[in-house]
Amino acid sequence: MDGKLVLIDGHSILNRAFYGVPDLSNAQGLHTNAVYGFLNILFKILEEEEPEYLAVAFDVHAPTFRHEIYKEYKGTRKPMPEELREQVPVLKEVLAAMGICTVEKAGLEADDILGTLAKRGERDGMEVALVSGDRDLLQIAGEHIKIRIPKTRGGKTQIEDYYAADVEASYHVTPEQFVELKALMGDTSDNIPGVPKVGPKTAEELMVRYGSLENIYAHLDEIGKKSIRESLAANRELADLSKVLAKIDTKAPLSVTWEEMRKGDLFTPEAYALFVRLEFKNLMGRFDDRVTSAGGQSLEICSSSDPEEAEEVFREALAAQRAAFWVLEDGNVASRFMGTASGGAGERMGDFAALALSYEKEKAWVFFPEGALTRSLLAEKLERLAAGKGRLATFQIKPQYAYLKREETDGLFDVLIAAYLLNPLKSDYALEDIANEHLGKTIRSRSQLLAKLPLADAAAGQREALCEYAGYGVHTIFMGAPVLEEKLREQRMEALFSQIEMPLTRVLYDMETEGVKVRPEELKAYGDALMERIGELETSIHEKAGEDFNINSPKQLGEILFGKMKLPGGKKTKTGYSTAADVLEKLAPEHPIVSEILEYRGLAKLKSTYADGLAAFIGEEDRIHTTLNQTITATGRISSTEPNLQNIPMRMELGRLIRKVFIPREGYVFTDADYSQIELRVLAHMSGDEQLIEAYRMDADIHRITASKVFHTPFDQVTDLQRRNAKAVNFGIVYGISSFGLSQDLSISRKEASAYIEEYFKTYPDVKRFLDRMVEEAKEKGYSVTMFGRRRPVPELQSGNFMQRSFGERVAMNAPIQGSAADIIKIAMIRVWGRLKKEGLRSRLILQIHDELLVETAQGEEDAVARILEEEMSASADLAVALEIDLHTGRNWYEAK
DNA sequence: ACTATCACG
DNA sequence: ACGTACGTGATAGTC
Repeated sequence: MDGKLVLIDGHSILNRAFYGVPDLSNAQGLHTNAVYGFLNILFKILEEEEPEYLAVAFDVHAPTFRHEIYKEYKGTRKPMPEELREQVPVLKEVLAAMGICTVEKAGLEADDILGTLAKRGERDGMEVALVSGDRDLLQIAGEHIKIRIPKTRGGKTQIEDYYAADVEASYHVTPEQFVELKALMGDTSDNIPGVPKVGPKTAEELMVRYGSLENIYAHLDEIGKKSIRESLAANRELADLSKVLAKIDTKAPLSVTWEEMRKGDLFTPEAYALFVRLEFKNLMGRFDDRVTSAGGQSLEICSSSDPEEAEEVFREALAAQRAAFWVLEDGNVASRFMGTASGGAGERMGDFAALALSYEKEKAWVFFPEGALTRSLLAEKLERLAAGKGRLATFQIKPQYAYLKREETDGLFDVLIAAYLLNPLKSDYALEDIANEHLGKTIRSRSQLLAKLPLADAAAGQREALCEYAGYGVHTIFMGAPVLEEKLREQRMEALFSQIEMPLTRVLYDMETEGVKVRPEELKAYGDALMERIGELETSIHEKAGEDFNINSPKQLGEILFGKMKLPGGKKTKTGYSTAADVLEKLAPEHPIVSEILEYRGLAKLKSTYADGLAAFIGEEDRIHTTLNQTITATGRISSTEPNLQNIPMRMELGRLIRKVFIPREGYVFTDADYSQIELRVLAHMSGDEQLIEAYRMDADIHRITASKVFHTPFDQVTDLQRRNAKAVNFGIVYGISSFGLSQDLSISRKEASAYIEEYFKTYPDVKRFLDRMVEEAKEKGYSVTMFGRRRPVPELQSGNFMQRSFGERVAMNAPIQGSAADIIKIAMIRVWGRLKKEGLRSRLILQIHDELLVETAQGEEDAVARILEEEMSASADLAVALEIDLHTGRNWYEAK
């Protein structure tokens, strides 16, 4: 028999993959990094070898023969981390789904199985490749047996290959001698004791000179080094035992046949379903369409561009109890207001590629706007449908408000929002993930069906694929909505969903559409001024360094400062020297070049991110339209992108000046209102700490009061330093306090930091109890909960890793606080937005910055807007302490803040 | 695609 | 003994 055989050491490769691939987990919180890494190695090997036969060997996790006889040396192997242990059955499941033969047998180690099969294969005339992370296997290497040892370096997997000759070249012993080499030197990871005092070097020397254990002992008196000679003499038994331990059994009794190991098609439907569940998106491309197509299910997808048919279908949808729609469109808010597209200012419809509709289980409609069926005709029908009484589900409703013309969200159900609330930790919520996770169904993803093709191009050239994407998508929405709704109910998040998140989608749509006006010339002037100073600094820095280099490159900068100029400050990051601001600030007083670098950094940041960065987003009427994301953060906050308008400089004056370019439109002013320490107030409320509540009732500087209590100093004698420290502790509490973190922040010792924290907890004992309870409950339930029922899973609390678990504890303390504050301001936004509408004002909410709302206020409406902000923001939650608002008006954002 | 850095709350 | 503050997004450089 000839052919090729690939044998894989299951645990060993899984182990390698676990430590080589960064932590991954799927939506259910199952860790998947090791399985993923294993598959990558497997596929790489299979591509190279193209074997006819394939098997994976596993140890059975029971005391095995060879270890049984030398128990004393057990225990040097670390226990398998839980995150890895749970992946072993998953790997076996994956291998079974791919039809790959796995071999394991009680009483045998994987080594013995591999050794036996390799030798059998060679005897039967096969070329054998044996893959393991373990060098033990080198004793099996032969003329036709290649041992392959994968090494992961910086994400890349490289494989070292050893035939018998390569073993000899590397170790100067034959594979057979390798056993005795190992017996001499020992191997802690494999519980082989070896001969004391004999390490790899000595062992190799001895084996090269004498050829065998037997011969070494025959010539013991020739050995020069006294300590080695004596150790050998005294440990003959140990050496022999080590040999038994190291020797791999190549004649183990195994009944598995070559036929069972024959490799078939790995990419089976079962494997596909499993990969979907494990979220191995990068591996999905390996499957044929035949496997991945949702075929076999009974969904009928009808596409049409016929107005009469559309009319009929929409009429039926309107009459149905519930329906799902999905407008397929690329692009973001900004794209509606950018470029040279015709059409005036204000709202404008995008160029959607298709409109999908579903109102019954087994059918989906996909309408393409073309010919007589124009976009506006379709949009009109959708608007009519949305105005109806039926319940309507969709995916990502926010951009689709452009077609709905409706402000009430009762009866509307966005499956994207629902999926986010059910698990806010995911990085994306594509419909295929929702289908998989909530319906247990597999549908093909956009990238599988359309690659990177824009929807408009797909509508022109890939009609069939687009139909499947849209049809199964809308079907998933239709089928998924009730499932998600039920899950929200089970988890008591229905009110959070329908009273906060759904209404907020509409508010955010308006805010994005409104945008915020800037002064392009001012922005340009600001950038030019920066550029001038940046040029000066650059020249001076290069001069002082004695050479030109890229100051923006941390690598080059580190070389110059710490390599060439020998400034103190060793390595800090994995890639080299740290040049972060806190490191440089310590050096700045002594070294003028460092302060110049710090100034350069600051200015370069302002120039690239703000001056130039913002300019790129200016659209019609000099307005910038950010995207406000509702399904990104783990805690329930909103985030802002393209551009991010939630991180416009504030703390430093020079940066803060940028806010002068943000202005209200003609005839308007800005009103800016922010909550005063909302998170600390939430803490006071949630903890019920009487001292903290009382502190807030005093209506005085909270940090000063805290300093007074913590440092036992009369209120009016509190020093600035004491206040600063108290403030830092207050922040630390909200972040999930740790003495290390606080010490870093205040540049004090850990001990001092601990003392502060202890004093703080003595002052506010119920805060301590509250934080402990939050950790306790999160551990018990697996998630944290906010005042309004929002959940954040905290899987890190289950970790065996100290660092990860500590992180989990901090998260469990922070999430309820940050999350409740996020809930509260969301409520405020909905109420402010609603009041502005209801009172028929022209003023508009345009930005939210976590604890702050910015309203573009029509002149003459200043008082009304101020009243609305005050009332609604204060009343958005009923806390044990007042929710206080700071409110300012101004002709630009700088003045209003 | 990843890392380092830095802007905000 | 372990090695960190919580939550984000953009940019530039590097691989």
